[in-house]
Amino acid sequence: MNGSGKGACFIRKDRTILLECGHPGFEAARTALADFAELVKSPPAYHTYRITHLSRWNAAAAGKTAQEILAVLSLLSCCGIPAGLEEEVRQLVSRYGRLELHSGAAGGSLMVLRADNPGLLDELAEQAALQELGLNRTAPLECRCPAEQRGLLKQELTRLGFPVLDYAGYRDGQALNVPWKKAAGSGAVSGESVGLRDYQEEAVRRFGGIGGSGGSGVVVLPCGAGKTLVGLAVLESLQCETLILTSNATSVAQWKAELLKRTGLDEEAVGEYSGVKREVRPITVATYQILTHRRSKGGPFGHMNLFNERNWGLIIYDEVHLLPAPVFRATADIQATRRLGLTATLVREDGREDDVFSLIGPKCYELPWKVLEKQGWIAAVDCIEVVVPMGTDIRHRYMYAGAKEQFRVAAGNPAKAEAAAKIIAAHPGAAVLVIGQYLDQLEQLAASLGAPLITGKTSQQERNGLYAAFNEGAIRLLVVSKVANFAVNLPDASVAIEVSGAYGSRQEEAQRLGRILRPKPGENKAYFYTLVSGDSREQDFALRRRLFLTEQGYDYAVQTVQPEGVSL
DNA sequence: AAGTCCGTAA
DNA sequence: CAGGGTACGGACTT
Repeated sequence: MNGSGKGACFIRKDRTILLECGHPGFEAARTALADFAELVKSPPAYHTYRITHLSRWNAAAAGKTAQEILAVLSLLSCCGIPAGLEEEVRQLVSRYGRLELHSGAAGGSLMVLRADNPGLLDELAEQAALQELGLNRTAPLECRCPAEQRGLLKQELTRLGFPVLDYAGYRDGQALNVPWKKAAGSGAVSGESVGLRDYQEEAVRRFGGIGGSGGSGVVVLPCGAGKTLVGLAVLESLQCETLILTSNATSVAQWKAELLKRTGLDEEAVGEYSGVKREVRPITVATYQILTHRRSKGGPFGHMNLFNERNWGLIIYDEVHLLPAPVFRATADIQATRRLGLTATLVREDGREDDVFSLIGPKCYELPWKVLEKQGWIAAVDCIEVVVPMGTDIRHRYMYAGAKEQFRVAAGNPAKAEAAAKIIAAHPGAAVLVIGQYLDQLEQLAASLGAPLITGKTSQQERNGLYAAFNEGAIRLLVVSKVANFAVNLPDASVAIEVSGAYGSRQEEAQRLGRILRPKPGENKAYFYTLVSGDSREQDFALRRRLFLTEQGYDYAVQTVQPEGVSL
């Protein structure tokens, strides 16, 4: 199997898995584990995975059985599976699918919750939270519950460890003719004629087929893999009025542009609902912000009504990992509407992944970044952590700073400027982005590197000028602040140098890497450097930040800058 | 009366 | 933890 005859993993009975990085079976094991376990730590020698509720349900939702998971585990394990764990995995995986939600007779105001055995319902009957929702035992294997509690019920059951298969169905919403735009000279109007890639078609198919009735779920695709097109294809397959929610104004404009470019929808059929425009049209694109905006602190949300303004047949949640809590609550009330979540990184620093799972839907499709890389849709990236020692002065400031300030001091290590200059020199002619978190640091870097700086204060006009110059090759180096995290119109580069970042934000790291993923001419290769002060708290945060990417199979090489120039 | 600029909140 | 985007209201212009 792996040459050494011994598996690459050590499996512990607390459901954690240690994966030996130097093992010949490492790559294969990492790929296999990604299906049902979450990476929690990735120090150099051993990666730690954990089998969580969510990871199991995602596996189950994707059609993996306990049998298959256990088979993979025993194959990977160096010394068997601990007694008890096997049974536990079997039991926990089997929890997915033991409860089903169906619509009541004649589409009435009651739903039916069905279980595969009476004991389970006995157990649920003891839960006060469920009684409050009006759950009422009507038969040994059946409970009834008011239909309007559908979302809260699912959320609560997920929390208790019993996710529900939702077969209660969806309303179709107001029908709307959404054809693909016909390619010139071609009469055919199928997904193929608009150039849907295989994986995009597969994602659409899975969305339609998951959980029996189909029609709600989350599609996870890397940056630049064409999530918008998946959304459009789902829209085309359902042919109904649709509400699209997304993270910012730029993205709203992009959705609208794509809708008009790819489909035959009239301009009047597509509306923008944002701070500036309040159009409610058959297809409406809105920001999350406007939904959650309150007129006054603690007051009511001003625009949540948008969910009910038309008879939507589909709601698309773009960047679903950013979904604000109040929108979760509103989503609980609209469970009869089909929902599609799109994201590159289904991780939230607030740990509400479970709510995404229960209220939007299970993960129905995911394509690992590395697979996409192999197929050439995104660039291959070398990730390099560069450890930059702190000079004497800064080391002193670091030692006398409070715990929280230490991170700030280490992040602002001025020796990073020289390290960045060296990296840039090592990539002559490449388009380079220097990305950081602190304005003073970035100002100094821009000055010492002789490069233009873009921050939130930079006017849109000025940005566009610099972006254009960068794209044309007139400028080869740009220093950017957090504007880079979400700015969809930032140009692509082949080298990114991260000089500082937010406390352990996994998504931020992923977004930043995304900046250099667009396929490159020639070798199709890009470089991601992250500069970290040596012997400092910054290293711990950096480790956490890159968990997501490690999970996706990116390896960080570590380089240490020699403290030359100490005499300066 | 309607459009544009700017500071502020959360 | 700092920084950035958004929505909005008030000031000012047309």
